[in-house]
Amino acid sequence: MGEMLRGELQPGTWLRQDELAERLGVSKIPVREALHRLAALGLLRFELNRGVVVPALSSSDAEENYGLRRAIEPELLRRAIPRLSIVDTAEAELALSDEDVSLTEANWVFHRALYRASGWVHGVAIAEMLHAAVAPYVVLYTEGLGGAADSDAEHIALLEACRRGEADA
Amino acid sequence: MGEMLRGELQPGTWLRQDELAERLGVSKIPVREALHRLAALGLLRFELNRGVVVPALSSSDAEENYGLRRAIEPELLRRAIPRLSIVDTAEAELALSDEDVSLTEANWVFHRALYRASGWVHGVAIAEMLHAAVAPYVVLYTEGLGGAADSDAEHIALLEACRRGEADA
DNA sequence: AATCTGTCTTATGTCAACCGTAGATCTTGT
DNA sequence: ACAAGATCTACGGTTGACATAAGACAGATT
Repeated sequence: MGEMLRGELQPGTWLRQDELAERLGVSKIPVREALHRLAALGLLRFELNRGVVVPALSSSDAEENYGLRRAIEPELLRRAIPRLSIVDTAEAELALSDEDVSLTEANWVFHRALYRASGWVHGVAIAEMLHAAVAPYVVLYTEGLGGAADSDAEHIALLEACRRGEADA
Repeated sequence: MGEMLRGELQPGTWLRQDELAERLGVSKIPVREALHRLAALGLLRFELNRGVVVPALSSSDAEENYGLRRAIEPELLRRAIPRLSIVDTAEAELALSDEDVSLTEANWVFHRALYRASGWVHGVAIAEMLHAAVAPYVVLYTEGLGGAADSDAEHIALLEACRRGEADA
């Protein structure tokens, strides 16, 4: 389940329910309930008598996803800035230096740490869901691009701006 | 289930699963799966070994809900306007004259008809979920206010503006 | 009388075994 | 080689059972 929220599953993958049940050491009923929760968020899709599949994103889906994030996340950040504590910024900074996770995941953890200060838990949840839906593709597109240093510099600059309380992102 | 999406359930109501199962003529497992889907959308809340409850909205929740809708819905409308067909506007207009539903529901059906033209199905779904979460309260606040005529006039004006293709809402 | 406690009741959360259905795959006859 | 039918596999759902935990209630205690 955490795998899905991290977007680690390839689109098109079929999830076999009893295999999941065995792997998690529970029966299939709680597994199906969890899958239904994820399906409600659009992260999975049930197909009748065929099972659960990780949906592939069409280009228009990707465009919509980006557009929605562009509508929501600036508002989260705008609300977060006047509420940012030292702990929040430290947490965000910590995410950047975490070597144990992929660059894209660190990127998301960084932004989420900032967004959380907005106090809008549902808004952060929606942003997380939108992020999870595109995460596999982001990995595909950014890997091998080697823009890690640039990205890092941008993030540091964003952090500094947040600390100064600036509201333009 | 339609009752919940229409926001007809009082906050604080406890849903007994076997009663729902009996009423719908199925066993409790598909009932629980449906409830989990709604819980994932924030429309219901599972409490361990206590069951499912319609969550009450705090004032900060309401503020967040409003803020999120304010971030998303203008974008939906903005994208919808250049894509509006005659059918879309007719459908929206029809919603206003429907006497069989409450004023607040007609209001939502009206807006949703416009939003759908944006082509952003997830965005409309998110807006619908946000609407459903506050629907019971909207009913409480607007009933007995008697602003039906004003509301209608506003809607007609919005429709006319959409038909002219204006993008300011 | 008020309160604390232990039991009883109720409903949830989960499990196990089972069956019908419908794709997917394999077999078979031509 | 190919199409039609048989078989396999996994899902979706049912029934029945049981452990767990919260609420209700009655009895004991101060």
